[in-house]
Amino acid sequence: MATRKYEQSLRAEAAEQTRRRILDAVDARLRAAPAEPVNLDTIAREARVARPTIYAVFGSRAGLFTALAHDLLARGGFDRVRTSALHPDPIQGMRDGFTAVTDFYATHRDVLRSLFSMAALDAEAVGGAIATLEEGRAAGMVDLAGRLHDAGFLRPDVTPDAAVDTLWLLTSFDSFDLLHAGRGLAATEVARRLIDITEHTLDGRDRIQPRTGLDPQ
Amino acid sequence: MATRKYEQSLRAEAAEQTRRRILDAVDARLRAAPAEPVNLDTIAREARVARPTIYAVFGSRAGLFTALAHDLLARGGFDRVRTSALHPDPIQGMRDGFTAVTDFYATHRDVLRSLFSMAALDAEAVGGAIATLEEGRAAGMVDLAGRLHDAGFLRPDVTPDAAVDTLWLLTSFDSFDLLHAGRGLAATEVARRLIDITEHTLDGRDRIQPRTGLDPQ
DNA sequence: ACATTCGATGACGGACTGTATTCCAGAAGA
DNA sequence: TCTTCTGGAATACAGTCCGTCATCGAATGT
Repeated sequence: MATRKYEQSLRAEAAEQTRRRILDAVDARLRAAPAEPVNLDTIAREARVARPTIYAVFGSRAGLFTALAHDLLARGGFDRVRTSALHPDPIQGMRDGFTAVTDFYATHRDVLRSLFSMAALDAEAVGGAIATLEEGRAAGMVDLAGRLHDAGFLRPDVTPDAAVDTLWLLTSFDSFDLLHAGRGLAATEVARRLIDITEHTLDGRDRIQPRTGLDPQ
Repeated sequence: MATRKYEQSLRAEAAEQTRRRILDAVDARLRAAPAEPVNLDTIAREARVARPTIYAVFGSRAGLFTALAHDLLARGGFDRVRTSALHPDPIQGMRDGFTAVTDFYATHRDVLRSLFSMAALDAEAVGGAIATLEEGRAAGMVDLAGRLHDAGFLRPDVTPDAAVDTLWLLTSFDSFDLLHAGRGLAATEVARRLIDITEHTLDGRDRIQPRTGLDPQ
């Protein structure tokens, strides 16, 4: 059978648009009802698409959520987290990284809450997207801890490895969410607190009083 | 219609045993496969019971998990957490509370991981059991922060309210799990780290070097 | 023995997932 | 224009799991 050449054009663009509509529908649905189970029927209706189309585009339910996670990283402003954390001055990188990642978490809170919980409950449910994200974060914290160590930031009794543990805990989505959703703190306030805890725990440069005065009262 | 009196006897005891068998089956299942979805068919088979029996006993799927959560609190050693935290000396209470709650989390890690994730994903899924547990923890942290404040433990620039935020974060199951499952730390080590972070962040009693008193530099 | 109660179950309906098949409209090529 | 190709709709169906109902049978009381 003769195969014609088909250039990317209107059709491919239309396909891309339906793909977007579906992803946006999932996003909207999760934001509208973060604590309710999602079914593809609802998503399909909201995206003005037939349910089998979701399978045609994403392959499976898991594929849909995997794509959503990748979409978040690609278009949700995650690059800013990476560039912030890689600042030549590790202390600046630490602070900016905390602020950037907290912003990122806050912007996509509901979607991330669902994706993380789904991954915990069923490893297959979101493919490896969350695992990959977290591996990246782990590697980043190893790097950051090493640079903080080299810069003489760490207290002498804190090994780089122990610093990784602390950074790993405090840059997690769960830590953000415990303070944000759990305690009602605004995103910027959460970042401030997490930086504060990190510095009090790790900072060994001689100082008796904390670096920044959190307003007393 | 005349109502006869029915004494607790063989029947009630047998009923209690099936109830236990079902709860044990859920527990065993979650431990055996923490990252796989649970279906009641499997539970029923493992408990050597027909699936409708689960509904007869617990009313619903949500009721089953609610009962599991309550069972954990009633028989899983949670009372030790309460008594530890209520130690007259708030500093001792803080340390013992951390240790006790970490032990509790570690003992029931897989079950708690599932229950918390289920609750996040579907508020109805576990009834209010998790919410109740967390409200209790919140109240406990408010109490503890107040007592730490009164005992002069808190740094002057740390309000009791800010201390609650810190304690809330660091006594959470998620914080435990990030260090335990995420970083591979043993339960006792996790407790040590969390106490360490807490004290460095909140402790205002005059000291320049960390409490463990390793030689400075 | 006989009636009553209640734990337990088999059978059924319904919701949701995933897949296969068919069809159509419109874009891409000749 | 006319043919070919393709994205998506529509439909149908199997499989899985949830939840309910009518019913059975063993334990309990009289």
